[in-house]
Amino acid sequence: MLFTGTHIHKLDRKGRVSVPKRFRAALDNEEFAGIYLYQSHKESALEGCSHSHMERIAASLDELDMFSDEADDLADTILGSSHMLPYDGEGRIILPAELIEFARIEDQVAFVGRGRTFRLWNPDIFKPLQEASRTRTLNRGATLKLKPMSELPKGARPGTSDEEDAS
Amino acid sequence: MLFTGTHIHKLDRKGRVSVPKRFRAALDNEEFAGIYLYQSHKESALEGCSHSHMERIAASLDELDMFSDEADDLADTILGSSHMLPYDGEGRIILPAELIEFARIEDQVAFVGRGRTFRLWNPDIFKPLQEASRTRTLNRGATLKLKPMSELPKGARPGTSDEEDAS
DNA sequence: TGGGAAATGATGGGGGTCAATGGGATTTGA
DNA sequence: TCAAATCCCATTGACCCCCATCATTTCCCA
Repeated sequence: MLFTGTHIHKLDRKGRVSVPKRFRAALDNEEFAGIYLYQSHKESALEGCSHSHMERIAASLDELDMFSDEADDLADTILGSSHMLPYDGEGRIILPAELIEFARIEDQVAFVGRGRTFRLWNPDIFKPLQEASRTRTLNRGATLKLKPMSELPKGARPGTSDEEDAS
Repeated sequence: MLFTGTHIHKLDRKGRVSVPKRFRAALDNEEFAGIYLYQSHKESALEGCSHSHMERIAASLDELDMFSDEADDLADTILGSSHMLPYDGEGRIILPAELIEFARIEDQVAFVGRGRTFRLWNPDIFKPLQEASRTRTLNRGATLKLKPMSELPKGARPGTSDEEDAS
């Protein structure tokens, strides 16, 4: 249920790319067999998430005032620009030309896990950024304060399950 | 059950336009095979929704003071000016001339998903506005506070279903 | 522990199917 | 009787299903 690691796959000349097995596994028993992608606000990258995560975004937008400018902007930016991409029989998606262009992707795609979501990059662009990010983190001596186990959602702890049948 | 993405379709010279397959799918098992459209009160666009969402709007209006000016105005703008548009055999609707004129639509129509609802635009008008939205979102450093999974409607979470038989 | 066999995931490509579109024919309603 | 709406069918091109091949990992047993 977590997206982790960096996986580099090939974009074939039909515009298809395999979604890493690990990511698909994190997404099974979703009602929609596929992923959502939209343009990142900050980076030359694509944001990826599951159907249920997208439902979560929509539900959270409902909470904002229906007519607020902020809700409008977020709806246009995220919901309006997202692409719902189903798998083919082999677990691939078709990357829309618009997104390929935006992320300046050429013949390879890097799937980078970010926990509940993930990003897609041109590997040549991502690599130097990752290095820089690592350096900053080290220099800062960053420490991440971990939540106590007991506050984690059920299913994220050993010995529990959030499935009816986790076979 | 969620409207996402931007889909640009052609308006033919009979005034017909195909409703995107994905939107029709989000609307099946509605009792009315078609969509509702009404003029947006903020934008040069048309607001679109399902029959059941229209019911929800009507119910919300009931909550307001029946004789308040606000209820009057909303009833006039939304319910009074809404058009109930059935599909033809191919999943198209006929865009009423009044709405075409209001949204300044020419030969193309952009269907833009907004979660529970969607909007129809002249693509040439929408595109720059969406860019502006993206820029504002970025500058605002907008972070959307996500609702916890547990508060989502049933069927929006993996491992649950809102169907009698989800086969 | 090394080698080989088997399983699984990634990649390439052909062809059928279906959504989007265009237009003619028939019906309906003013 | 005419105009507009609905039904019906034809066309086309993108997408999806299917299969074949290749690469990698896993497994098994000597």
